[in-house]
Amino acid sequence: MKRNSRLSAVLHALMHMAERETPMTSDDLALCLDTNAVVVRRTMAGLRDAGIVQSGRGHGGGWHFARPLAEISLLDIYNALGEPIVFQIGPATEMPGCVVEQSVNRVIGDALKDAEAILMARFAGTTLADLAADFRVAAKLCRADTG
Amino acid sequence: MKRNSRLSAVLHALMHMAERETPMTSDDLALCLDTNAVVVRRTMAGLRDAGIVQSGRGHGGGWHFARPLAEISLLDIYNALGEPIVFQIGPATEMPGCVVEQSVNRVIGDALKDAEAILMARFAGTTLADLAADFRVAAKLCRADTG
DNA sequence: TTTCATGTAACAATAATAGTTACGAAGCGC
DNA sequence: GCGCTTCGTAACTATTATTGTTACATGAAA
Repeated sequence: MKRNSRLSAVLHALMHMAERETPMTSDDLALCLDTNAVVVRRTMAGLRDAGIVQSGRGHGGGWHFARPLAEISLLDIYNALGEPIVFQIGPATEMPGCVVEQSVNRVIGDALKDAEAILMARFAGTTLADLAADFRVAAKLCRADTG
Repeated sequence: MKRNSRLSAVLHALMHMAERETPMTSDDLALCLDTNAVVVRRTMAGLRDAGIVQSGRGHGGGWHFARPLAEISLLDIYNALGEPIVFQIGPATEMPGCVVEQSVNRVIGDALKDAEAILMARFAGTTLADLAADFRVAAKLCRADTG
């Protein structure tokens, strides 16, 4: 199966938006993400519905943030994307009749649930402002490296 | 995409084996797992190569453990299965040229890596004996419930 | 009113998992 | 040795989720 890259992709898009003053069109972002404008709109639609970004049509239109970067957590983004399945590994049957399988599912399920909770806490504690800061440090180091 | 259920499936199979004295054939296990004998062999092959189980052909053949349940961790099983991808979510590009994307990948990748480490530690600390004990407690409760 | 841009449905392409068929090789019992 | 059982494996199909593409409608600015 292909892995779900929507979270990474949308964060990539948002970081490009964060580096600009004016709205970016879906075509602009598609170019950055090396994908299609329709894919961009499809993904960003969730964020728009969640009130994280806003879109405008026509001349001068495009995507912009609806609130400050520091007030948008990665968890907000994740939720806005429809809380995609985190784990690729999982049970064979959701509600097994076999008692042995129920037991296995419980043990594995608990372990996955705990790991997911930790991941979500990490997402909740990271804002887009943090991401942008991380990027600016890296960019500075990069410039120092090459210059 | 379908989720990877090999870990759950193989644990289910092993727990059935743990409840028996004699080897179980791939057909037996396929019946338990509601799947195909070939799928069972394909999955168990990794465990055999890792020295966790042994297989015998012909009359009286089938699958049996190569060492005590208490000496087999879930991590051993996971590794024997070829360390399948844990997360369904992941980066769009493994080695992006875009510095913004690199930054995003680093932040998300670190979060996933930490969550994965915790999951692996949990797997390492759980043996098949633990799983079997958990099952026996559940089975006892179940009997008390119905009887 | 023309152009730009989003909104969305429908369809195609891609990729991973799981299931199936077919055949070969090895082991046990008679 | 013969036949039955059972694993070993390759090749193919089926299913499903993600992603990409095409097409067309809608709305806003110049």
